[in-house]
Amino acid sequence: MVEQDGDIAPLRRRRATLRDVAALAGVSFKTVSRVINGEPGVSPELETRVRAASEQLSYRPNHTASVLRRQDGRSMAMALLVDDIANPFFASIHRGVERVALNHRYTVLTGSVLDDDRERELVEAFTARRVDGLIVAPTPTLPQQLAQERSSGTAVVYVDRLPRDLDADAVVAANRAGAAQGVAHLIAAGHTRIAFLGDLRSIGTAVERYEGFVEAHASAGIRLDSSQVRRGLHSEQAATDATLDLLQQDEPPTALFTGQNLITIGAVRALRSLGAHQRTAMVGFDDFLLADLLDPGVTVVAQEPETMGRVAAELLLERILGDTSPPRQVTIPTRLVPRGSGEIPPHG
Amino acid sequence: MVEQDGDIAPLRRRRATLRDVAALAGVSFKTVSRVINGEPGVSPELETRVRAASEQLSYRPNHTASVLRRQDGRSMAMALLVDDIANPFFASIHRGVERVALNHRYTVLTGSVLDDDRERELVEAFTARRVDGLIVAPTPTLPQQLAQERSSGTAVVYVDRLPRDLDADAVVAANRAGAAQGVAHLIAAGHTRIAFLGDLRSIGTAVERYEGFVEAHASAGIRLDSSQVRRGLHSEQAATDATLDLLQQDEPPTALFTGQNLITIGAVRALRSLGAHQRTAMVGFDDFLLADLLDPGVTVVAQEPETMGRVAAELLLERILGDTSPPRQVTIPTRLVPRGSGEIPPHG
DNA sequence: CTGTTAGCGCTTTCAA
DNA sequence: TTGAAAGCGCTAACAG
Repeated sequence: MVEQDGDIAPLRRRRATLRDVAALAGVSFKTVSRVINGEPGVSPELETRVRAASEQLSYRPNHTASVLRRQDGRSMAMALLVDDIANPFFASIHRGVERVALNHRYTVLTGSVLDDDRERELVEAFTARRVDGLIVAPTPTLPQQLAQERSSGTAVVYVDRLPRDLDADAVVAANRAGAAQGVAHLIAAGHTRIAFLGDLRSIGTAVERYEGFVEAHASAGIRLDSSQVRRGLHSEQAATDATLDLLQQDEPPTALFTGQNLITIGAVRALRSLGAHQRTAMVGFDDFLLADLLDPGVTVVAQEPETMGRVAAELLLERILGDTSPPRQVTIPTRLVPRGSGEIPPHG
Repeated sequence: MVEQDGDIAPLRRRRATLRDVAALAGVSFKTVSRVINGEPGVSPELETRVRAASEQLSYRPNHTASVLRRQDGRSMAMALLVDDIANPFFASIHRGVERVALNHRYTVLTGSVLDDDRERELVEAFTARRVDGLIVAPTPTLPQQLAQERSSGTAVVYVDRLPRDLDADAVVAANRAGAAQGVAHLIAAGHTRIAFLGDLRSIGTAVERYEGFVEAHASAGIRLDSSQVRRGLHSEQAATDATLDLLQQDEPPTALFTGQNLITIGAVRALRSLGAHQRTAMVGFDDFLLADLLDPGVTVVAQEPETMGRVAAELLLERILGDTSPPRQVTIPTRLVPRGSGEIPPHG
């Protein structure tokens, strides 16, 4: 029984190094380095020998060692910080980032802040690994720390939200304009009593979407009834509860505008449970999978998270490569997607 | 205008090192190392001075350099390879992995294989960074390469699928049993003509789920009609097409069993477009967001991807810490979640 | 074309 | 309790 574990490879066996390859090939280790890095000036014969030796020892370059010594010191790694990678919105951002990163031979490290206070920890872990840049999406709690890292040479780009200090690059959706468009869509359908359900006021995007809500009312000359506004909702359950509460008022809203993914879904659940989903209009900010298969389909103001991730990564790479122009703020347009729920007319 | 860019931090400024801190504190750099690593034997006074200097220079340990020199050479990083991080199933696995990793002060690198042939590239990038271990979920194409890395000391754990070579750890769902239970559920509702829609036969999980489908028929003594079987479906669209085709046969199935997330959704779309969703029973393998809000709610055999990720990461850590026991295979149970679609009786 | 020497930022070993 | 020297695996700068 004991002998049988020759089958499972022993872990932690020493990996071959440049010197090992050099010894086997009978050359100096610098020559191996040249071959591995595709530097010119190695005779074909030696190159062949080196490649054979490298293959035989299954040599893998130690990238971390090479970064350490290298002039520019670029680690060819970037980190992505999100609230929760299991949230589809962030997962899509991640994908956009990854796509760009891979095209530039960059590796992506990821960290979810989750509910714990892991933001600081994560940033420390990433900078200790000397990532070239950080893409930051989570709830805003560490402005100084990031400013610090930035001044130490780590590029930083915000995505989905604006930085508090306002002096860093950011990629955001057209939150205000998009929300305004969504609300205007409800107004165009005849609604005048529209409820707003939004996330925490500490979240910049939530504020902007609320401003869009206000703006649309102003543009249409409709008085906004503050009893129809519910902010500070940070979970699906909170959104469900708030919706139930709103609809059981004396003067319930005839339409809902929801400021975010989970809130939209929470509201849908509430409408269902009241049997009000066919007569209550609704537009949600941010698209979600299967929104079109619900009944009615949910009209949304769609963002493009993958594009946001892509653009953020591109911006980051430019900074890493030395772009020192003033901070840029890129706004990614949103798109209204009518699917039924937003076209329901006001009832009785 | 030009002077104003004192505002934006200069990138690539040299970061402080142990020696810088030592110089400022007036001690040897080894003393700083001791303080930073919490090694005993530094006088309180020196420690205070070192901490102050470290703070002042905003010193960040260079983790990659320390790994290079360190005895055990552990990088405290693990990599996760998936098909597509934007797929909710993989995103949940990711989350489980992350949770465990962070608890053990590990960092997670991620890579999506996507449709391109990036698997080899990704594994190379990760091992070049000397991750301690690899968690592998994607479609199986690189058995030898991974075997190679394993024998060089990189721990490998498969998740969601069994390794071809069968000598590595793996965490999988109870694919066969779960599928059998799902199909038995349809049979219990009175169905005898049940279609199967599954993914590529090259994917192990798809095969096992099909075996469960077969098994459930055998257990119930129902003859399986191969004209009702569609395999090799690898996209939502393919699933939609196959479903349309099945239902337009002379003897259409009265129930569907779908082998995977996207296939389930593709089938739902097909049923909708035929107006057959209220009369065709359906059970899908793998749960998805909002399955309960569709009409009818979609009955599924739910997996627990987050648990799978968690267990995989735990297994990996044990291996990294030197566990050399024979390869283990952990099966995570599935759970049947009735929501309506699976309880529709056979029609006409 | 090929090799030698130095040293990246750190831990290890050993001496003071 | 503190420090000096060596060296992890690699690239840079310079010789031959």
